[in-house]
Amino acid sequence: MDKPQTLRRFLTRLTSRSVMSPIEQEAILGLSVSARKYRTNHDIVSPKTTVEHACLIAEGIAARYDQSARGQRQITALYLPGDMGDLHSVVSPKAAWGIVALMPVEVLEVPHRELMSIAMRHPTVGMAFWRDGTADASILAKWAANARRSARSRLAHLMCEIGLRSEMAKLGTRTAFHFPVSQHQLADIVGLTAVHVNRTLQALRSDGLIRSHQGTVFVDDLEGLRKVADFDDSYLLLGLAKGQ
Amino acid sequence: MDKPQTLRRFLTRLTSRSVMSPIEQEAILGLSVSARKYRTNHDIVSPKTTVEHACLIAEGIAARYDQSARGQRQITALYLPGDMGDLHSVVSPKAAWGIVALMPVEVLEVPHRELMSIAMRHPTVGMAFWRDGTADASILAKWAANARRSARSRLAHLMCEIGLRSEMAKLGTRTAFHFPVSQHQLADIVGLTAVHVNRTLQALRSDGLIRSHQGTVFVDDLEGLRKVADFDDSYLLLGLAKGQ
DNA sequence: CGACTCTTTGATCCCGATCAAGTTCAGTGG
DNA sequence: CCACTGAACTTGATCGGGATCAAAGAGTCG
Repeated sequence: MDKPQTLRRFLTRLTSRSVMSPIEQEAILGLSVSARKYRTNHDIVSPKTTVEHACLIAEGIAARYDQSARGQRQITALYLPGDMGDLHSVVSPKAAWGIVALMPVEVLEVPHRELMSIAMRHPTVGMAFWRDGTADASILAKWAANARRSARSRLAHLMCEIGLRSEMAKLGTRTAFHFPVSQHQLADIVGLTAVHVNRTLQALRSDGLIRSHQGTVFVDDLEGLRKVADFDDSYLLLGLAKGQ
Repeated sequence: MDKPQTLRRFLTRLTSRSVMSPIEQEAILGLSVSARKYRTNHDIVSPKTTVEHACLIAEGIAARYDQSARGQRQITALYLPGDMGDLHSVVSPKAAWGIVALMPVEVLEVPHRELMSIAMRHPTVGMAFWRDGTADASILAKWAANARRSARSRLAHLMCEIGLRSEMAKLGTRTAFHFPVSQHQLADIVGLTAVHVNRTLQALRSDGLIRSHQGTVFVDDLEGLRKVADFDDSYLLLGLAKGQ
């Protein structure tokens, strides 16, 4: 993945929710970044460390996770290519959580110094960063609210979300997207056991809702899946820039 | 509650995590606000509406909630006096969630226009607003991660959190704080049934961990409670301003 | 006093956890 | 080319925490 393309992808994410002038857009595209690769299951950011750069995902999928004392791992956010998952680390660099590569991942490290400087020189961009963070927080709120749902509904909801986010990021469509995570990783995302994830996926499959093949998920019955998930996409804050 | 005191409380919250110059602090204290009261269980912000002001809690406790199609209500955030729970609404005014008064609540409405204007004139304040939002997001991440925990641990964790937040906001101490919510409301917070909350609280009580009387919670064995909760306060981002 | 809402208790049920193998398949090395 | 390895997926049996249903106290406010 070349750096300009990834930066453009990040810019697209920002401008999908915020209006930015050409000069401001140039500032984003002019960020100096350094690429770095991580192997599957390796920490991109270790828990309780202080970082001096934010991580822009160039390729692969990364996850923010919270580790409990008993070794239980719960994933609290997923980062797709074009996401700068820890953009908020610019203002609070001491992370309470970790970020891990769910597969081979390439990230572009962007120095906090530069992001901070842009935000100070262009308050509008600072607001865009802030707004970007609210979108992540909104997803998180939905995940927290999913505590009450059944396993079936939770998995369906996740698939709806990743489909839409993939489509938004031009990585696939809402009915066919690349999501090559193991069932064990899925379990850490939705807060279930790998065994139960397996059985639940089988049920969804035999109901003709979703299918997967070599890491690509196919949604065969989107309406049905949305119904099971009780899915309402407004929490993703799509097209905020137009909305208001 | 008089307005200046509430604004000062909000300022204290901001400066506990961000360094702000006297001029910037004056800007916050000079915000024009209008007070408004809400009755128990009444919406302060209804789901899916667009708001033009943020809500600073002057008195009482409010909650952000997510309503599923089946009427299930899940609370995703608690706002204590001095919190401006929906500060983020400045940058994304269309809320996907609602905010409800868990008891008689008094809020000060602060126009987005003014907050936006301050953030543009003083980028440092804009950053402080953004940083404030990350603290809320961090709490949310912890709540999301609590999905896996037992009822016992979840309730213990909540009590540890509210105690610390109350102490931080000078509303009480970590071992004696006002938290007059019904068991049904507690159930909506931790994602359990009111019946099970009742039984679990009884267990915590008979283990000598916590007690409550007329809306005030007393923690009799803080260490014990923290152990049950597997509590680590770093996620609350206390004292960020000193930390870095 | 009657109509609330809130707390408490009891009985039963079920979803998802847990424990334990077995199966498939992509690598890897002899 | 085949045996070996290890991760991921699958299946079965059993267990238990919390949900659900139902109803009885206990405050509290007109």
